[in-house]
Amino acid sequence: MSDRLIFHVDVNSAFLSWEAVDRLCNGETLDLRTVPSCVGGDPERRTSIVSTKSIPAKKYGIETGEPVATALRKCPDLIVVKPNFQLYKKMSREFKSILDEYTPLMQSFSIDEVFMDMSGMERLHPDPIKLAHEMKDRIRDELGFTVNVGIARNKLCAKMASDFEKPDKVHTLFPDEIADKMWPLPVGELFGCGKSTAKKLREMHLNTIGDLAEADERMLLSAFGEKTASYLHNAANGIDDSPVVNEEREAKSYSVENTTEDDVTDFEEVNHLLLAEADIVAGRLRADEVKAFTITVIYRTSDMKRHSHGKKMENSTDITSEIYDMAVKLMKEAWKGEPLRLIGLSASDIDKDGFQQMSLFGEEEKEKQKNLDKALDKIRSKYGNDSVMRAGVGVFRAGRKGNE
DNA sequence: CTCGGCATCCTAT
DNA sequence: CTAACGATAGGATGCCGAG
Repeated sequence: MSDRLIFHVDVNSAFLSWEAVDRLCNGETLDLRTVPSCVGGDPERRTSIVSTKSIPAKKYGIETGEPVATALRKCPDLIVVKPNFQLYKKMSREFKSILDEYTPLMQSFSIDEVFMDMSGMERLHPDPIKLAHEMKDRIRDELGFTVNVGIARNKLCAKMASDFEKPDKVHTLFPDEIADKMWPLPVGELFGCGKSTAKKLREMHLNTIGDLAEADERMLLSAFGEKTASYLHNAANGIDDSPVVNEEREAKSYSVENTTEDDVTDFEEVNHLLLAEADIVAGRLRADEVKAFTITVIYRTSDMKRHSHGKKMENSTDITSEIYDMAVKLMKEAWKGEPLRLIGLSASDIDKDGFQQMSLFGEEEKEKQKNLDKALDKIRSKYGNDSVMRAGVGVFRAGRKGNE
C-alpha cells in the first residue's frame, strides 16, 4: 500500500475574515481583521456568545464561545458584528471551488474546512509544500482572505498541522515529525480530546499528547469506553486510517433549538415555540423528501441543565401538526414547570423511503395537512424563513426595540 | 446475551 | 468570586427491558 498525501485547508478566523472582506468590498475602509472585533450575537441579549474573533481581539483574552458581555468587559472597544450566513455560504462555495480544481477527491468537513486527498500526484506536483503555498496564495489573492494548510499522511495529522501557527501558513506533520511537533502539545489540543477528556487525562497525569501516546492502553480502558480509549491512543500516535470521502452523507437528524431572552414558565408560550419549531423541522424534512420516526423535545432549565424526552412513533412523519402534537405531548410528560431558558425539537430515525410511500395510503386528512404545509413552504421560499414564523413567535424579538 | 429504545455525555464547527 | 453561554449535528455510553 502506497502512502497517502492529505491536505487539510482551514480558513483563518473564517466568519470574521469573510465579514472583513465583504465590508472592504462594499467600500468600508476599516479592515475588521486589524482591530479587536468578533462575529457574535446581539450584545443586548444576555445569551449571545462570541463566534469568531479577530487576532487583535484574542490579545485581549477573548475566547470563542464566551458571552459577548464578558468579551466587552475585557475590551470595551470590541466591534461585534452579527453573523450573516448567506454571505458565509457564498464565501465557502468560492473557497471550495478553487480547491476543487486541485483534486478529484475532496471532502467538505465544515463550512470553512476541507480535506483533500493529494495522493499519487507527485508527477504533476512534485513538491507538495510548494503546491500548498500556491493554493493558499491563490485564495488570498483572488478571494481576499487567508487560509492555513496542513500536509500529512492522514486526515488527523493534516488537521493537527493546519492548526499550528496562524494565519496564512503551510505546515507539515509527517510521521517523523510527530514526536517533535505534536507530542509536546497539551492533550487538549488533540482533535477529539475536548474539555472533559482532557481533564480526565490530566488527572491520570497524562498532560501532553506525548504522555498519551506512550500511556498504557489498559489504563485508558479503565477510564474510557473501548472506542474512545483506542481512538485516543491511536490519535496521539498520529495513526488514522479514515479515508477522504467526497459524498455528502444524508442527515441523521434535524433539530432546532431556541434560547429565550427571558426564562419561560408559561405552558402556552412553550407550545407557541414548539409550533414554530415543528414548522421549521417539518419544512426541512419535506425539503429533503424524508420523514422521521422519532421526535424528541429538548429543554434547558434555568440551572443550565439539559433534558430531553423522545419517542419513536409507529409511522414516520413530515407533517407540522403531527410533529407539534407529539412535541406537546412529550413536553407535558417531562416538564415539571421549572423555568426554561431553551426549548428545542429534534426529528431523528430518518425514513428515507417514507416520502415516496405517502400517496399509497390515501389518507385524506393527511393529504390536507400536506397541502397546508406545502402552501407554507411556498410562502417561506418566497419571502424567506421569517415570514411564517413572525406571525406566531414574538419571543424571538422580545426585548428588541425599534422593530415595527 | 443481544438488540432496540431512550437519556445523557462528549465533541466539533 | 464564580459562572456566565449558541445552534446544530454525530457518535459513544450506559441502562433497562424484551425476546
